[in-house]
Amino acid sequence: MSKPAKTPKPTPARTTFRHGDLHRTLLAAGIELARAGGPTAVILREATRRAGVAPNAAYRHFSSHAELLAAVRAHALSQLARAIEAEIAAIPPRRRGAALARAHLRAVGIGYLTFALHQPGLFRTAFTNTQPVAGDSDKAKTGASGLNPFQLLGHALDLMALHRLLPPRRRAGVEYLAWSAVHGLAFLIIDGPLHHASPAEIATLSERLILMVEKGLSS
Amino acid sequence: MSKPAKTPKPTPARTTFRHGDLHRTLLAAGIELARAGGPTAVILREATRRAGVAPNAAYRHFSSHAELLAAVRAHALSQLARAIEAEIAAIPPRRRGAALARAHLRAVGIGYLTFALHQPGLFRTAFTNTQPVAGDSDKAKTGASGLNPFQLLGHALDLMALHRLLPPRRRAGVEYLAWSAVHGLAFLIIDGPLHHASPAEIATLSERLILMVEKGLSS
DNA sequence: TGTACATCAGTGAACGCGCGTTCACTGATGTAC
DNA sequence: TGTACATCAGTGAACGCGCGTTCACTGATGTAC
Repeated sequence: MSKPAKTPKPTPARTTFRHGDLHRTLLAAGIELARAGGPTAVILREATRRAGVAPNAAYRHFSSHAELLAAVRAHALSQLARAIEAEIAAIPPRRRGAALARAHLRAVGIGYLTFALHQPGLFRTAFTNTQPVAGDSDKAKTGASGLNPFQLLGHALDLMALHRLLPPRRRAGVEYLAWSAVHGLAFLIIDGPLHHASPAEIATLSERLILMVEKGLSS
Repeated sequence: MSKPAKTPKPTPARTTFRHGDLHRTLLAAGIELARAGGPTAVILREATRRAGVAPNAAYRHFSSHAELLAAVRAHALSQLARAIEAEIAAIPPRRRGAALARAHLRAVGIGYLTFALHQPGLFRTAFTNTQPVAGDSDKAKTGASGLNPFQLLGHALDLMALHRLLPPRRRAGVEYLAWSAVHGLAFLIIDGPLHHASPAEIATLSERLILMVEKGLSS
C-alpha cells in the first residue's frame, strides 16, 4: 500500500541532461500556479517539480523566488492589458466622438472585470505587492498596444475629456477614481461577498458600476 | 556572544501556573499581529509566545489557528464599524433631510477610508477570506450600534433613497456599487500605486471619489 | 472548617511538513585551433 | 574534419527555519462532603 503521489508528474521525464528551455518552462509553471492559486501559490520548488528538474536548477534562470514571482506578475499584468485591448477592439466600428469615448471607458472597465472574473488567480497576482527586482521591465507588463492597464485607462479618460464628458480641468488624478470603482468590484467578486453571485448578477452590477462612474465623472 | 533574542519578551514572565485570562490575551496578541502585518501575520505560535505560554496552550481556547484568525477578523470588522460610526456621530447636528442623507453617505465612505489608511493591517484582515468556523458570531462584527459596516452603508443608502438622491427603484444592490468605489480606493492606497501618496492627496481623492459616487447614483 | 478529589489550564517534547537557498559536483554543449 | 577544452545548465545532498498540531503529563483550583 504505497500512498498515491501528492503531485502527479505533469511533465514526462526528460531524456536529455540539458532541459533546453527551462527559463520559459519555469515561468509557465509559475504562471499556472498563479492562475490556480494566486500569488502565494507561486512556489519555486513546485515550479521546478513541474518542470521535472531539481529545485536548485531554478537558480540558473532566476536569482530568487522574488524574481520568479515578479516575472509571473508582469505576465499577469500583460494578460490584463490584453483583456482590456480585446474589449476595446470589440467596440462597434461606427462609433465616433463622445459615443466612442464612452464606449472606450466601458471597454476598459468591462475588460478589467472580465479578466478578474475569469482569471482571479492571475488578477490577484497582478496586484500583489512585490518589492522591485532586477530585470523587472515595464515592457513585460503591456499588451499588444505597448500600453499597460493603467495607460489604457488613461487613454480612455483622455477621450472622455476631449469630448467634454469629463471637465478637462478635473482630468488630473481621475484614473484613480475610475480604477477604484472597478478594482473594488473585482475584489468583491473574487474575494468578497459577491463570490457566489451569478454571472448575470455580476454582469448587471458591472454595467451599473460603469454607468455610475461615467455619470459621476461628468460635469 | 549569545545572539540577541529575535522576539524580546513583551510580557513579563508569569508567576502563576494558571494564566487567568489566556483567551483574551491570545486574542489581543492576534489582533496586534494583524494590526502590524495583516492576516498572514496572525501566527498562533507567535501569539502564545507573546502571551508567555507554551504553543499548545492555545488549544485550550481556540480549536485551531483558523478559529483564532476568525476571532481576530471579527474584531477588525467591529473596529471598522466603529470608525464609520465615529464619522456619522461627527455629522454637524443641524443637518436635515437630503443634506443629512448626503452627509451620512459621506461619513460611511470617509470612515471606511480612514480606517483603511490608519489600520491597514486590520483592514486587510477584515477582508481576508476565511472559511466559516464554529463560534463565528455575527454580533462580534458590529460596532456600538449593533450594525456591521455593510449595514451602516445600507442605512445611509436608505436615507439617500428616502430623499430621492437615489431613485428608489434602483435602490437594490446599490450597496455593492458604493462599496466597490471605497473598497477599491482603500486597496489602491494601502496595497497599490497610491501607497506613497501624501495624506493631502489621499484626502482629496477620497472626497472626489465620494462625490463621484453620490453624483453617479443620483437620477 | 477541613479534606479528598475531579476538573482542566498549562507544560514539555516531539511530529511531519515544505519552504527557499547554498554547496561542491558532473556532464553535455559548442567553440578555437 | 577532428579534437582539446572552457563553459555553464542541471544534480544530489543538505542547511536552517518556523509553522500547526498531537501526545502524555502536571499541578493549581474549586467543589462535595
